Amino acid sequence: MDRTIHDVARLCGTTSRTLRHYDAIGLLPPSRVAGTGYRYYDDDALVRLQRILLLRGLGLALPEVQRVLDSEQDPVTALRAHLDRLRDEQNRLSRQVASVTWTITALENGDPLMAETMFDGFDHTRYQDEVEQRWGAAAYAPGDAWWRALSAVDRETWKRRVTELGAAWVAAAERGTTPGSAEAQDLARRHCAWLASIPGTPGHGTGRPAKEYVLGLGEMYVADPRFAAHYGGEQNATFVRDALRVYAEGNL
Amino acid sequence: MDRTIHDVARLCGTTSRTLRHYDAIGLLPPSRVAGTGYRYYDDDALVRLQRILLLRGLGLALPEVQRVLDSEQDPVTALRAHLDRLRDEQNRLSRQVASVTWTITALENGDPLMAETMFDGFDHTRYQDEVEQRWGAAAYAPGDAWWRALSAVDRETWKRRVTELGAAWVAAAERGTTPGSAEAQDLARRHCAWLASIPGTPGHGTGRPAKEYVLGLGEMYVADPRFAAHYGGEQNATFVRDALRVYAEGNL
DNA sequence: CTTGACCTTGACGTTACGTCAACGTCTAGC
DNA sequence: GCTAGACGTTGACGTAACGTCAAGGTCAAG
Repeated sequence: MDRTIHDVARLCGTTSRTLRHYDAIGLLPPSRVAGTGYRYYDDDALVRLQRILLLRGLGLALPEVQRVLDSEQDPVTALRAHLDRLRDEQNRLSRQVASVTWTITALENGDPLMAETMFDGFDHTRYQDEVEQRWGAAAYAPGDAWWRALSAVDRETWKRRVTELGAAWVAAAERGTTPGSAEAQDLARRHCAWLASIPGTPGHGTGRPAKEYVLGLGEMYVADPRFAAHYGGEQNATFVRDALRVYAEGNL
Repeated sequence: MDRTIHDVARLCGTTSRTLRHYDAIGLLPPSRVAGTGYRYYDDDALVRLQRILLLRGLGLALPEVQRVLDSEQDPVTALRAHLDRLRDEQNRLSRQVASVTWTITALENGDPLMAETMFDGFDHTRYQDEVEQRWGAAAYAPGDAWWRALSAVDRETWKRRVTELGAAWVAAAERGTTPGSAEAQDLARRHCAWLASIPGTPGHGTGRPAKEYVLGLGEMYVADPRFAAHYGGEQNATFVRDALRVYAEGNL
């Protein structure tokens, strides 16, 4: 009647280590334990093991298997929840496959591995997380896939726009323009329009960036030396921030 | 120039713990370590971190990221291999989704959770692993999905065929038939035809089961009390085994 | 009684960090 | 100079589900 641990393992296509594990976590105690410590399993235990292995084969975690077999949870409910997780995982995988595929073709076209020079050191997507954490913009899930998806020409166009905008800001600041001036406000308008065109920006799609996000970015332009450097120093960055603030308060 | 660990973490959207981990495994040593043990990172380290995070985001394991960044492996090659793994995982997930979906509908139709009574306790699919291990049949990947996919009518038909075949074996054995007799050999032929019809059987699809597999099964009918019981004891099982052996040697 | 097969518990390794714990360091304000 | 509080350090455990030794006890056959 009673089988040894290895016999049971072979019969069910698993290992004795697994059975000991299931005993250790209380999932499948042996039907009998001899004085020597030897584990013995009867037919009921075999049936339970079959069920465990089937559910595990469907991808359920062991604690969940246990809840189902001990009738603490409806099998159908558990499986439905599991199905949702599986679909999430499928989506995640699909996105990852797309990203990897895209990166491979990009590399084969001679693109550098990274877009670390994208935006000429002015990569907002790399700082959105920080803006969000420090100034509480709405949550979003950015990424640089959209940038890598652009054609070389589009990228050049984009970079040129960024460079021009930055140069205009610097020029206005050096000239002593005030943040509230018409010129500064026009730059702020262009800046916001540009921000809104970046996928991942809070407000992207509505035509204008979220107010809190713009205010947060402005603060960071000043606070972060990398951004400040882009505008030729903290002085200029402060000017940009103030101009953006005025614009945001009045228009966003 | 040099940033503290937490600043770098915030800038790149990760955590200081992660940076310490990358230091510990030699993936990203700080550019400078003060006498106090404090870690400081320069711009080069930031760039490397960006690359690490991008590759990690694509799903590469850290040792692989390290090999790529240290130019020990071509990025495209690594990504292609990774893509293969991702596709395998996608396939696995698809199959699992199908299995879970099927199980859910089966449960809703009132089927018992398990098919542990399938084949009336004569489930070859449950023992194929053992046959393979002990007698070296070809590798295969069985499963009981095909059985669960059968309609109720099909299952009854199937069970009846199995029962009839078993009864015929028992009858022949009890009558004292010899393994090499025409009657026994005809039963062996039917038995092999039946085996070949089971998806997962080595040789399934060729119309006849693999010779080694049949020989192995015959041994198991005798060796395993569960199978032997199906034939009414070890005596009868031995008869079945011998008849199968004769048939297999002459026809497979 | 021996030999070999099989059993036991214990413990470490796997992946990429999260999360304390205990304790040293830096900086700003008084 | 002192102190509070923020930030840094190393060390260690936990995660999921076992695989894989290691050291040593048990069982069945010859």
